[in-house]
Amino acid sequence: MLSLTEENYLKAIYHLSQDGSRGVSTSEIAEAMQTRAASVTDMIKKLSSKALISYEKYYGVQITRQGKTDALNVIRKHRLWETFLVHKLGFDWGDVHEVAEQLEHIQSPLLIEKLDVFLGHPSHDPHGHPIPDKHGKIKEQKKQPLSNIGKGTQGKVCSVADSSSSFLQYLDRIGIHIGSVVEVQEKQTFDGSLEVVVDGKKKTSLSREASENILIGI
Amino acid sequence: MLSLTEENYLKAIYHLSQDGSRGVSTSEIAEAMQTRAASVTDMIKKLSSKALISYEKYYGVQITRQGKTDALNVIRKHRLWETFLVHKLGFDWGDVHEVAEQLEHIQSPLLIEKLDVFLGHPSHDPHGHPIPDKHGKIKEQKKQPLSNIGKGTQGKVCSVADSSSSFLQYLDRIGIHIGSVVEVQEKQTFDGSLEVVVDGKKKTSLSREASENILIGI
DNA sequence: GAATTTTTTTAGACTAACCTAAATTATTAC
DNA sequence: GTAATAATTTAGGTTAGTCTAAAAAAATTC
Repeated sequence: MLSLTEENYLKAIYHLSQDGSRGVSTSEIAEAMQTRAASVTDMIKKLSSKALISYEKYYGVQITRQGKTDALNVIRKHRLWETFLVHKLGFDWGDVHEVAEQLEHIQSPLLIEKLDVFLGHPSHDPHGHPIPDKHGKIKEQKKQPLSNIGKGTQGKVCSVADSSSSFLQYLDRIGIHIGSVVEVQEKQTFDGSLEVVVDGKKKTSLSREASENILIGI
Repeated sequence: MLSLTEENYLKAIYHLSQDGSRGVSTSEIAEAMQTRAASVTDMIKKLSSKALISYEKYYGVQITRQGKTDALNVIRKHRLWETFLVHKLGFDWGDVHEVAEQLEHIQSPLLIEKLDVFLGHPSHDPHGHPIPDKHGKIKEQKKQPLSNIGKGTQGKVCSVADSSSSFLQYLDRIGIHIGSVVEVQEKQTFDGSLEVVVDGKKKTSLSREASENILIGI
């Protein structure tokens, strides 16, 4: 069985190997885990000896099939707990991440089975992220950042690329949530900021950075 | 903040200081924690330096006011989670202990607040044990073991003194649960076993040991 | 392509929580 | 009250996960 720390490293490596098809570097992992490169090297050796990643000195790591399965199991738990916190306990979507970071490490397959049933087998968490099924299968939805869509077009918000509470609270304030219909009215060339209309009512301007983190279903 | 291990020691010391008003000995704690006396001595020093217990070398420990508060907070979380597992997720009452042992260490006062509301501020867990409120106050119910009540009398089961899955599954099989009305028909002098009628229907015999672990409200 | 900079690894040390074995203190037996 | 026994503490060691500083390798610059 994996330790809490091993699970966290594996999850980070999984996420990092999603964006960028190259091997994941020691320093990337150190950055993601808020730790030192030397500590990462130690853990890399450990996960490598357990065949969860493959590793060639000085050339970064690749996650193995088994590593991916284990990482997806942790991600499944994380997202099911986030769904529970928002839909059953009434948490705000910006306040669930840290608590779910703890809950995801509870070891009880029966608990997760029953939680999944209790929630009605949700396919996505409150941030629009897909929840892997118990075999690690993901229903991946096609999506693109709001920053990509053209002036005059509209789309439905289906996910966010940043789950930080500050970003999500900002979205709350401007009335954007999963399912909102957003129409791009203006696009500034010099800074990439947008003028958008949310749900046919509220007009707001969005920075390029914000619009890159709002994902539109295709 | 307390570590997971510190919380577990503190909880064990709290429980041990409930039965028996004497100080709690190193070996009692070692037995309860399934560890060695030398390890207990180490932890005693640590908890003592944090003023959660008071400790005189070779003479056992006493829990302090702060220690009691912290222990009761862990116990509150444990019992709220057990209630959640049984009443919301449909767990059997015998299957919740180990999972709750993990869940009780999640650090989030907001989560416990919201869980308490979601469950409707329950006063007792599925084993009939009182749930301390957020200030550590307990509604202690008067109760006595079934083994104490006289022949011909009856009483209502309000709690169990043993929460092991084997005992609880046994109670399930013989139809005894919290709220059952049990009437003592016979009492064997030589081994203390009882003949009882459960809810006016089922007649069963109970060993002395079993009857000592079934608690009747007064 | 040699020199510098950056990244990664190694070496050695720290802490929390545990262990065994030995020493110490308390308790019990006579 | 002394001797034997039992409980407790101390001493010293282990493991997981972390760190800093130094060494080694790779990447970049000119």
